[in-house]
Parts: sequence; structure tokens; C-alpha cells
Amino acid sequence: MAVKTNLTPLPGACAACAVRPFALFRVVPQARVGEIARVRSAVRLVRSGEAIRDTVFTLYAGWAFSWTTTPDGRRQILDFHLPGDLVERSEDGAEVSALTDASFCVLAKDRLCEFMGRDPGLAMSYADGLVRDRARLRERLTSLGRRDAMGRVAHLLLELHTRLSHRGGADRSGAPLPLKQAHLADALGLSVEHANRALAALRRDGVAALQKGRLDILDRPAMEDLAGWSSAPAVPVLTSLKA
Amino acid sequence: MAVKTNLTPLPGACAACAVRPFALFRVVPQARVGEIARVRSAVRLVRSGEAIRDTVFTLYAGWAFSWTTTPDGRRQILDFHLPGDLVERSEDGAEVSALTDASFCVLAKDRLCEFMGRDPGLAMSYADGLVRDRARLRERLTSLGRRDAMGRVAHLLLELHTRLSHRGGADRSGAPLPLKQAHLADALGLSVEHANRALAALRRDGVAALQKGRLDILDRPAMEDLAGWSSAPAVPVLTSLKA
DNA sequence: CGAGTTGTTGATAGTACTCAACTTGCGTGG
DNA sequence: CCACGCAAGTTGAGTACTATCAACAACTCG
Repeated sequence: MAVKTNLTPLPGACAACAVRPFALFRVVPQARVGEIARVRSAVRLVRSGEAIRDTVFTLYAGWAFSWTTTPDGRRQILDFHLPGDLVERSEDGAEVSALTDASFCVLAKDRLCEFMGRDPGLAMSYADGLVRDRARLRERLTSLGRRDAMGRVAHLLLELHTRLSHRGGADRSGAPLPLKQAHLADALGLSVEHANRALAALRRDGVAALQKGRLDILDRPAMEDLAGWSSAPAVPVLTSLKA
Repeated sequence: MAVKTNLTPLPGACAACAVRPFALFRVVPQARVGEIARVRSAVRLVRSGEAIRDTVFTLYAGWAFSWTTTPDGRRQILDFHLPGDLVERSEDGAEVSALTDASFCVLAKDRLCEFMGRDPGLAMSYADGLVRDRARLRERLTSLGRRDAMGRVAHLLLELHTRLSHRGGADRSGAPLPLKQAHLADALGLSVEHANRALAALRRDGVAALQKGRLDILDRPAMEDLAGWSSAPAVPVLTSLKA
């Protein structure tokens, strides 16, 4: 075939948006979806690995990730983004790249601010996403600070599995997971080789296996134990009135 | 003397609040400070090391920090809180403790939510704080993932110096810093001994010295270099319309 | 002047990194 | 249909950084 077939769906009408229940605009009643469309300034499709230069967008399909590099050129992945996530590309040196082929809705910063200024519920929905981002970063910080390689890998895999579950993208025994080992390593502060060894150990011990773009959870209790997993799900304090 | 003299000031009237320019309520015009007072449900004083059980509060004087423990009992400090910071104690297992003697204003969660629901500017001010929290956590994550001990220490010291500067609590050559080495270690994922050695190395090399509750920056360029310091100050994307 | 906390130092053991091959899987092109 | 060329995944050996354990010094407070 001449052109690679595009299997990644483009976002369509906001009124019928499949990811809206998980997204910033989940709080906007159906009667007012029209206002959402005016905030959307573009719809885009990117290939796996491509950088995303838009400042604010809602991921519609595919995965993305935010990252920085240290002056000596090593990469630190700061967060992974799943469909429905609101992503901001700030000017502090962090970049955003597509991890898989992906599509997203670009939001006009000024119109979004205006909308939030008019609708406090939307502002709180935005804050709610920030609180979740923060909770995730805190967990990851604890991983990098206090867990060994196997624990870090197990914890990240559990986190991603949980996030996917909430969107219906996973079943109890596993989920599709497009991460390369290099992504794991760069997110967890490990070398690729060491991440590989940790992953191999998890597989060897019958705990979990990440292969061919799929995660299989083989022994959930053992995995939670290794990861120091806290089942407490970090409920937002101030934004919980909504939703 | 019978009773230890209390040198930590208690918060007074909101209208004359010294930390309000840096705090959540900075966006409330002077004419409406009365509404702030109705959100404040109590004023408290805690001693260094004490746990804080209130869910939402604005630190007025002194330092605090948020932390968790892993199942094997090691502590990870998630963030340090300075006067003016809004602090939320979520139910995800994280705790908040006073690092020095400290005082703060307890906020009534429901009344604060109601206020934010009525005043989108306030909600955006809240979001702005969350964005800053996130940026700080991202920097720290990069430290733990990709910097060695000296780099981590140097980076954290620079971060705290910067935050203090913004509040007028530091001059160019240094600042008062009440951290123990154990705090540094637990924030940076190091053992106390290793944090000590890193600190000693910074002192030996004439880069920076942390002693007797005070940080002295001896060679700022060298310190920034060690820390992989990015001068770019992480400007909020969506909340920048305010302030 | 003790007693406990905080800071310092040394020796030793681990964990994770680096470097260097080598293997596998897969798409392109001959 | 198979060879080639990469990208991703593995494996091994040697090294570096950091943790742990154990004292000990310095400082603070009562």
C-alpha cells in the first residue's frame, strides 16, 4: 500500500465525544456543549514519537508523555497522558511528545480562560485534574526516592493499569500498554538495561509481564506488595463537590 | 521562665494579612476581605515536629512539610510549605507536619468551595497554586531520577532560596533555612549520611554552606551548574491572566 | 552537668550504571 | 522470498554511587 492506513480516530463533534466523561468538560451540561466547540481551535493527528507544540489540548486517542532533559542530555519523563487528559505545555523546558499515534483537540488558551472565568464549575474541573496530576507526581516521587527498581516498575504498571481501568481500557488481568522499556526507564530514573532486568525479574517471579504492547498482571497481591501499593485512591479535597 | 515565650506570630485580621500577597486570597479585592474572614474557621499554633490534622489551611508563619511513609517505614518528604502556601491534607496517606513552630489559618472546606464557586478568580488562584505545586514536583522528580546527590542537594537549596526570595525572606547571598539534614535526605531520596556528605562536599568546594539554620550561597554559578538549574521559572499557562 | 538530638566520619555491602555485544522482530528493497 | 537495516530487547562484566552499620563529636536544652 502506498500510504500507511490511519487507524487513529480523529475527534468529532463535542456533543458525542467519547472521552468527555473523563475530560475537563465533563461538567458542562449537554445543553451547553456548543460553548465547548468555540474553545476548540483545531483538531490534530500526530505520529508516534512526534513532538506536540500546542500549548493546551485534550488528548482524544493514543498516548502522550511530558518530559525534560537534564543539561547532560538525559531524559526524565514527567508524566504519561491518556485519552481524555488535559495537557499543558508550559515554557519551563518541558516538552510533550506522542507515545503512540495520537489525536487531540487544541484549545484556545484565552477562550478557555474566559470560559472558566464564567463557569466556576469548569475552573474546579480544571483544578480537579491538577490535583490528580499532583497526586500522581507525589506517588512517583515516593517511588524514585524510596523504592528499588522492581518496586518502581511494579508501581508504575499498577498506576497505569488503574488509570486505564477507570476509562474502561483494561480488565482485571491486564491491559494494552504501548510503553517501550526506554519509557519505563526514563520515567523511573533507571537505565534501560536495569529497567529490562527489573521487568525480567517480575516475569521470572510470575508477578507481571509486559510484552508486545500488553501488560499481564499474573499475581496482583505480590505485585502490590512489591510496589508498596496504597489502595487509598487520593480523593480531591476541595474539588470533590463536583462530579 | 515558666512558659516558653512564643515568638511565632498568630495570624490577625485578614484585611492586614502580611502573607496575603502570596496566598490564595491575593485576588480578593480589599473591599471584599470580609468574605475571607467567613471562610477562616480557626487560627492555630503548632510546635515544631507536631502533626497538623486540619484538612485545608493557609500557613501564616513558620514552615511545614508533607510526607508519606513506605510500607517498610521509610519517610518520603513530598513538599515543603512556606508562609502563604495553601496546604491540603488529603486522605491518601500523606501527612503534614510542622517543620518549625508555625501558625496557620484553618479554612472551612465547604465555605471555601462555595466562595470559589461564586468567584472564578479565586478558583483560578487556587489552580495557580496547584500548577506551581506541580512544577515543583516535576523538578524534584527530575532531581531524584537524573541527578546525583550533590546535584539534588544543590537543586533543592536553590529552589528554596528562590521561593524565599519571592517572599522577601532571602537576600542574594543566602537565607535562613530551618531544615535538618534528615529533611533534606528524606526529600531527596538519600540516606542521612549521604546527604551529610553531599552537603560537606558543597561546603568543601566553596559552593554553598547550610549550617546553624542558615544557607549561604558561596558560588552561585557553580551551584546552578551542579544542580542543572534551569532559570526558566515555569510560568502558568492557563492561570497567568490573573496576577 | 548529663541526656538526647543532630551532625560527622569510616568501613563494607548493595544496587544500579556504563560499556559492549549479541539477539529478535519487523519492514523495506532487491 | 530472502537479505539487509534498524529499533527494541537481552545479557555479561566491571565500575560508580549510595545505603548500611557502627562509632564518635558537637550542640541544645533542662
